[in-house]
Amino acid sequence: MGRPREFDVDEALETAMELFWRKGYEGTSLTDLTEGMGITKPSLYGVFGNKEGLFLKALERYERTKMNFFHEALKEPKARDVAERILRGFADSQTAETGPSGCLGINGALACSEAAAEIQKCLIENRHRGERDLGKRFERAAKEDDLPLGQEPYDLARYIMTISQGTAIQAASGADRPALYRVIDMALQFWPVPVAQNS
Amino acid sequence: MGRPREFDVDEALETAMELFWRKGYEGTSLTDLTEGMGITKPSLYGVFGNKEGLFLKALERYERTKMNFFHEALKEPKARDVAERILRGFADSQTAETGPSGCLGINGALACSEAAAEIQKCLIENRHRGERDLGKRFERAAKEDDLPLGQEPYDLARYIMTISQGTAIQAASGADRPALYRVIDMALQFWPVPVAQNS
DNA sequence: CGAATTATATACCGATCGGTATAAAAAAAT
DNA sequence: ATTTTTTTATACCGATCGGTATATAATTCG
Repeated sequence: MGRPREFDVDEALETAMELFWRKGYEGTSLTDLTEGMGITKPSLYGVFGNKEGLFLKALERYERTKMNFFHEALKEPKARDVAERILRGFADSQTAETGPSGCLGINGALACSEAAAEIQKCLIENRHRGERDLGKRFERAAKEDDLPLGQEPYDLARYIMTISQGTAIQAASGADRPALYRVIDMALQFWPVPVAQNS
Repeated sequence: MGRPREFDVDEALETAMELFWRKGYEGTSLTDLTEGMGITKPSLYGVFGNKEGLFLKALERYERTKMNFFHEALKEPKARDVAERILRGFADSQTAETGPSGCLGINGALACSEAAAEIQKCLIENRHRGERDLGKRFERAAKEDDLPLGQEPYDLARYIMTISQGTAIQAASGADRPALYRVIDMALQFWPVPVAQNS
């Protein structure tokens, strides 16, 4: 009951996500948000709590809609395909024509004031979680003799994430998708494509 | 003549550089700066012009004092040594115990408001310049048959810079130097260490 | 000793920051 | 039709933003 909401929450959140993605947490003002989302401040606070709450919900949406390739990639049977799908998935997202360049998880709050320290910490944990998940996947691969000789699973995970974070900076600096694909090709050169083998 | 300055300009600039490095351009307030540098606002404006001018001078100092390894590395006779010195030089700077983690050229203004757009643009150009200089060096290496077979000089340069930018994010996320060194080892695996050859 | 010059300290500027109080508007419940 | 509930619009809040006007303090020059 009561007066019905005049805007679509999901649509507004999508806009907020894109703004934070493009301008960062501190670089996006409430005026940017309310004007972009087409709602007033009381409406924003009524639905999303405050700026920090809105960012966290936007991040959640980002993970759900833009980073879904990541956990899908972990399901690939061969570790090399996991790595390659993750690298190309990041590059695709970072250079999509719709939406900002780079990565919300990095653009959001890399270096910031104390006021954004909590958001910064949250994004760091976010990155660590992804790296840990990939490390676990590579641990499984190690047991399956599915890693190149002498490679530590968690070092390999950090390596893959470092490349992905590097391409995020490259994308934010104007690099296009083919350029990032060539970087990825080079990054995977050391990892031999396994010969087709019948089970 | 006139009243003598009561602070050391170089020392103040060093402090400003570290503040911008740690908190970014927009995340660092004039209060942060004046308190850190131990001077008042009129003194800051008298010597450095304004916040933007101060940042640019801090960036200049950063390039001169922290990035000097880069152009030194370009002088290495073998391209692989150029690449390795650059990668380890970045990792060293990004994880130095004195000074903030990561890279001023990235932390300074990756994603920001319109107010910092000029600084952001300047940092992007900064990155492009480094990549271009490295690309030129690899072009020379190509002529000298000093690159691995089938590698394009400018793709190789982008690859090296992507790794370095990735380690900057890793350092800002808490990774230590040995961890980054292991990433670098992996990134250079594809590039065979040339057999010692007498000229 | 002034006079001129430069740097300092203090107080202040308009604009914008994130956030909210108040009240009108629009619906459901009685 | 009135009450209740929720959302909207407007106006406002103190704090902080980058930047500056004013005056005093400290030096050199004449």
